Amino acid sequence: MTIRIHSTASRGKVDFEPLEPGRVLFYNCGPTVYDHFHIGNARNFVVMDVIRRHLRHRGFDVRFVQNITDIDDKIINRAREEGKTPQEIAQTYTEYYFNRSGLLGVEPADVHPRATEHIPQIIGLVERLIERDLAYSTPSGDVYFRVREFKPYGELSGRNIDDLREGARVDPSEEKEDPLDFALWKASKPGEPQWDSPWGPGRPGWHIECTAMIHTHLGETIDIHAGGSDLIFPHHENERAQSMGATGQEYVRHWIHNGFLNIEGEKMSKSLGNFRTIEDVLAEFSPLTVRFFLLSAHYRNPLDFSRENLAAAATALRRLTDCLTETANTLRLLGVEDGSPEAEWIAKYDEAMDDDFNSQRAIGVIFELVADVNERRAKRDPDDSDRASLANGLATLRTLCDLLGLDPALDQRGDSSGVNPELAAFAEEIGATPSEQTEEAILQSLIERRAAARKERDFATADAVRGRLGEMGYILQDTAHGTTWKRG
RNA sequence: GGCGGCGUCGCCAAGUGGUAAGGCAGAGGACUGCAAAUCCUCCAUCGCCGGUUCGACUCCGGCCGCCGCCUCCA
Repeated sequence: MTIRIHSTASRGKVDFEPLEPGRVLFYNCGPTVYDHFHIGNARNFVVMDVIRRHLRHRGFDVRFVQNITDIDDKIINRAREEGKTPQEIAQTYTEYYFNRSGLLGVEPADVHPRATEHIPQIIGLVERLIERDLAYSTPSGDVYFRVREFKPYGELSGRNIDDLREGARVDPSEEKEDPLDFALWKASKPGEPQWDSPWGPGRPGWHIECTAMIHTHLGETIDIHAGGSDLIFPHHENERAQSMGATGQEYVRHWIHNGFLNIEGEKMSKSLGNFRTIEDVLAEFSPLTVRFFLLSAHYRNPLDFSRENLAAAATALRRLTDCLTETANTLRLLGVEDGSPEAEWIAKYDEAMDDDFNSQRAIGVIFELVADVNERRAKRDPDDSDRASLANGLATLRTLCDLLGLDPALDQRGDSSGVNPELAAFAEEIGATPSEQTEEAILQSLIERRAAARKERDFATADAVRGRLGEMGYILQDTAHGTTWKRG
């Protein structure tokens, strides 16, 4: 029953034990809002959303925080390029983030703190580190963390200081005591955003904001800290050094990092220029398909993005959504009321997800259930027990999809607005008499009109109904219990 | 150079000391006025070479290939 979780620091699975039983303090490194996020970023958002959902499903009171980095070199540069202020850039892409992640079914976090709203806390943290001699300011107003003074440095990412020193790059303009030291506070250059500080006007370094926001919104020791694998070093290693240096306490009990989304076998990244924004991908594939695809590999493994892989995901997903809608249709035709989820299937799902959030295995369970439900539905002369079983199967399937956030409604936004005039016209033309002018009613009348035609062996009319509806994007299906429709 | 990961059916992808989930694609059959869906059946011995073991895809060693981090990056 315990959840096993792979911890980056120990490089193995351990039992998940939150600091306070029943409660989870969970932080995910969120977006830097300077551009459209790419499909690789989306993987992190979706995967962590699913982990959060599973922990909640397993009874934990989860407090989930995901920051918005709204001050940073990239934002400043972007603003300069576009002749806007950094605030405007941050505002634009923050809205973009919420909008697009919402399309993918990512629930908003409990708190989305912004770096710029935590300057006092950041300054306080830096002061604490200076008091402890773990940080120092320079004549030009920068403040650096003294890496060599923090003995556990490197434990998270599995490297040692001496190895690092050889590879460390030194920017001649920096006044570091040691090349490994990293910036906690940067003196601002003319024209850049700045805040007053004991060291002069400046802005926070990258790593410090996360630590300050975690301390503010979750506490000095948290249960889970997540991010992409590329954040392990130096970002998370540095965060750990800052926090433990300042508090003397453990910072994070379980570090988790998702693998990369690759494109043609190589990491997708802004710097390589081979990235696909979520915008590009959603132009070709539905939100649900994208979400399903992103969950189709274990979160720590690489996942290769390609049109073929997305297309295969779309086909697979269709099998699932067809089962959902067609089973619902069958139950409606049979007049069976809703069932309730089956514990044994939920348990199989839990077993998969409890094992380090293995969404691929969970999806495997879902497809086994799909086959099972299809088999139940294929039964020719269902008795009461068969009907109840089918209803329960559907309820179970819906529950499992919901746990992964695979909500068919993600693909139906806007579909309900208005009735296709062509559809109404066709109904009138062929003599169907809808009870009201809704899509549902018109289709129902057409199905009845067609049934009448079939009864008279007027297959020309019957096929015309199927044919025209097909052109309009509806598929009619004749089942043992009547005719149903679905979108093509 | 240092550190780490990966290599499973045509493709994607789980798993792991006792003879390999699931999806896509494919083959055959059933159902069917048409169509779609669905059902049934079939479809891998796990990069290579050694070793440990009653038994390895799973553990150990070597080799080959691919990828990541070490610099902003999910």
